Amino acid sequence: MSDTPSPRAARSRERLLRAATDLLVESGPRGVTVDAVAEASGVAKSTLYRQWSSRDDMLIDVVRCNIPALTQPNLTDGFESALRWYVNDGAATLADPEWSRIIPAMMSLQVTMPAVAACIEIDRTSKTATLRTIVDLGIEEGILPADIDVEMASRILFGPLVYSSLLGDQDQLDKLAVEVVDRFLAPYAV
Amino acid sequence: MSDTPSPRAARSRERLLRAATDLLVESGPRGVTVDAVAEASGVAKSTLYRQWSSRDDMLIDVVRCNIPALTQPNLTDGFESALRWYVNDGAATLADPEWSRIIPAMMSLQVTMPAVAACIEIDRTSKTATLRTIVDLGIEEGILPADIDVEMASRILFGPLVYSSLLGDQDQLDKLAVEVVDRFLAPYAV
DNA sequence: TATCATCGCTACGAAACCGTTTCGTTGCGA
DNA sequence: TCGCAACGAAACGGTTTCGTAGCGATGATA
Repeated sequence: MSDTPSPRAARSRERLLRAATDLLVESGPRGVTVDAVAEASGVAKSTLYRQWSSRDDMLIDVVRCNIPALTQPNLTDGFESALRWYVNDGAATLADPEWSRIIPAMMSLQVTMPAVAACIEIDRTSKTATLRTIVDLGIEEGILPADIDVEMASRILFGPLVYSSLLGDQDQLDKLAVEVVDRFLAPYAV
Repeated sequence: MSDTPSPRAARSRERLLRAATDLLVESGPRGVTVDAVAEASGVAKSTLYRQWSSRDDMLIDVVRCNIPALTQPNLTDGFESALRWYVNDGAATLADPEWSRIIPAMMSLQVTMPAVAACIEIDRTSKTATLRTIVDLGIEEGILPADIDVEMASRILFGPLVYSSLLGDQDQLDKLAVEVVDRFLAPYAV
């Protein structure tokens, strides 16, 4: 059932993924050619085709492996603490220059490659579910109204961060994160 | 000094730009090949090369010609009216399925093609200046504090809209626009 | 209607790219 | 230490792409 991932194969795979990611960041999807990845990684094309059946398969894997996983928020310190923690974590992720340079490529690939869109969809579903647990805590604490729209909250909280990152301003994301949460919570303050 | 744009040349140019835009929307930057544009437009490759010196030149022009111009807001009806009008206009633009599918391609091209980045930069500077005039009116009316950060306001107002558009939810952008402005104005309400 | 710049069509060469295969080598686990 | 699995290097054929060139047709303009 579980195929043993030979240590050698795993190492080659890592190198290929690393090189492909770099090429994607530097040159966009167009730069991620089989030959370029092979040369940049120091791994032969034949080995690349032992890992993936096609260039597109590889590209999908590159995207999949580069979607960052946010850490699960600690709910024991209460709603506001958890929310601030989660949004700050998102801002920190977006502030990573490498990740922020991959986003545009992913957004572009999403349109033409359904598999990439699926990866992003899965990730977003998971992140929305996490936000859902935080919001539920807020409702439980009587801070948020019970009928609050989690999707809209997600847009209002993370939209400015993603937008700012896309525009190339990663420097003040942490400040923006604080501002965004402040404004989000303001209407519900006692 | 101004070279007369022959009617035939202008017509060919329009057809080429139209076809290239369609290809960009449907297949991403990778689909915008010289041959594909020529075939889809019914215009010969040689004519394409009479318009632009290279495929990249053409692609840059496609981007440039597809950046939408927001209508100038009417300032005579007061700050809040102008702001709502401007944000709603932005939401309407983002809701256009064609435009929303071009955005990812532009974000991607921006990384690898400095000329595309320059186009986007110019557009954003102009739009920020417009928002600046609206914000100034708000300050004049005593609604906004004088030290408000226009860049941050722009992120808070348009971030959720762009983010939502990128995620493929164009249906409720108008509703989101209202929510965003409501929340933006709430802290300054009397 | 005559003229001529412009056009569409077609073909072409060079280069890049993709996917596959072969063959000899290397390194890991039994 | 032995054997198998993974590896690198290289070559191959077919396709795509870019950019150029020649040539006959066409349409704007006088």
